[in-house]
Amino acid sequence: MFQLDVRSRKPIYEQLVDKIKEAIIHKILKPDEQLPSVRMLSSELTVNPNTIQRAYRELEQQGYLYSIKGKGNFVAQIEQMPANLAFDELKTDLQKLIAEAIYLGLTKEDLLHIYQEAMIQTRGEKN
Amino acid sequence: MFQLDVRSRKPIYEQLVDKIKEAIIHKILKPDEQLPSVRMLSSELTVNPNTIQRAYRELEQQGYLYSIKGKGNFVAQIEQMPANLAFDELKTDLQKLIAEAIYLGLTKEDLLHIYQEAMIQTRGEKN
Amino acid sequence: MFQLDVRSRKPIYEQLVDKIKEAIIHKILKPDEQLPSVRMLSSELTVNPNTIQRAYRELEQQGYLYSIKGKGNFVAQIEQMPANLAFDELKTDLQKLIAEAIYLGLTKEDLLHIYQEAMIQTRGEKN
Amino acid sequence: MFQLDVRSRKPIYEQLVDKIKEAIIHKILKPDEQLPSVRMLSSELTVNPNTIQRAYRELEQQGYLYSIKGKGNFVAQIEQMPANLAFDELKTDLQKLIAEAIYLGLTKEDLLHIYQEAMIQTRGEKN
DNA sequence: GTGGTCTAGACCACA
DNA sequence: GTGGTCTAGACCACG
Repeated sequence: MFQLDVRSRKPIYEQLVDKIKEAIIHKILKPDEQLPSVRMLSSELTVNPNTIQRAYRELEQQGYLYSIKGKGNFVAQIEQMPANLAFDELKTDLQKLIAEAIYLGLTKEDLLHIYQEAMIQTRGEKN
Repeated sequence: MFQLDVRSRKPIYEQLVDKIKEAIIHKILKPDEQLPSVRMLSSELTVNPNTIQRAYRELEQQGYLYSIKGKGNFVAQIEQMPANLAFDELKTDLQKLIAEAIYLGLTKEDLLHIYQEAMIQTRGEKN
Repeated sequence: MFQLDVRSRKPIYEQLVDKIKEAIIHKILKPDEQLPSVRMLSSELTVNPNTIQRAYRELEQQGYLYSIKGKGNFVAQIEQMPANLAFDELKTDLQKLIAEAIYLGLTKEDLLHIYQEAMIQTRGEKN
Repeated sequence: MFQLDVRSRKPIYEQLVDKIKEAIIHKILKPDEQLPSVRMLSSELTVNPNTIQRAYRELEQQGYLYSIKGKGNFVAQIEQMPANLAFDELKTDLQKLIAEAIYLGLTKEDLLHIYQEAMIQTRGEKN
């Protein structure tokens, strides 16, 4: 379900956070959909349950998931997101990255192209 | 010369890499300009020489600096940069970041605004 | 009758305890008034009867309810409440919370304002 | 240094969070003061290092601490606190608690008395 | 069966 | 020496 690289310098739990976040953003995972249980995903990815838990906890704090003891973890609604603090931070990161890309030759057309691609991805599947 | 935040959770060597990269991108440091010696910068920032060394090494690997034994470290020409491996990677990162931002409500206008800002920064000082 | 949030990280039985306690404090439920039976409330809230049972048990222990076998659960008189053990504990909690709020910038005026609001709530409806 | 109750229903890491927060609020721990290292506190309290870590991480996220890899954990400045979201939540909690206390007989004088005590505590030692 | 906490102990990254 | 990550495996709380 999620491809991990155990050899990467990036922590496993962080890779998992990114992958799940991506799935939510791309609407592969829909609001209120249940995620695999900690134990299931743990054995599927051959990763310790604690590590999965940590990823889920992280995503909960960032507002992408909500967790119910005894029931499972679920995708949060966007509107419930604490947003805004994270959003401003994101914009700063974006500006730095774009400045660097411009230095390396990125044109306005390149950027608009990337934007279009991103738009398509976040539109999700029809259903 | 470079402002470091010892309280940040980002490692000092990484902060330094970012700051120098930024200075190069913003054309505060020009191609072939010499950087301060490890010792100098070390005492100026009151940071362990190893940490400075590591930052320079990192920047050299990324192609932003070149070093001449016995002379020092210098800003690389853009053309000398290890082609577009880094650039392609950057574009992938950019797309991920933009997708996330769109999910959190970023509009096309926001993006173009950020682009304009970045353009101004990378234009460098007149001289 | 009682609004529960299944998405909350607070256990359902605990939410129920809080809601009922609140209704008693705000005098929406009056002393000696009968509460809905476990079965009724269970089906109304679509919640496991065990969960309701547990909430009632908890409230009985805290002295907010009394239960008569074969008849049901009833709101206790304040005077019947297990004296001031709970009250002293509450005052300790209150002091901790207020100290934290002061640290974060709470003023005396803020506190008095909050007190006024709480007074209005506990006055109950006229009837 | 910090008194824990391993038999309590409240998780150890949470108890520790509360105790440390209290120490910071009461200015027993001053801004930029270093906290005991994870290992030290771990052996002192005979609690697993992971548990201590978790408490420190929690406090960092809440803005009470900052952590530097290779150096240690330190008390944050109040001004750097993300505040406000937490503060509003705190006020809601406070109102609920005060309403309950009023129901159990709390008077305005009681409250002002508690406020005075809290003020004294948060003033810290003179130095 | 689900998430949450905890221990014991290993290994890595940073300064 | 410091924090950070991870594993293996146990036990508890919730519904």
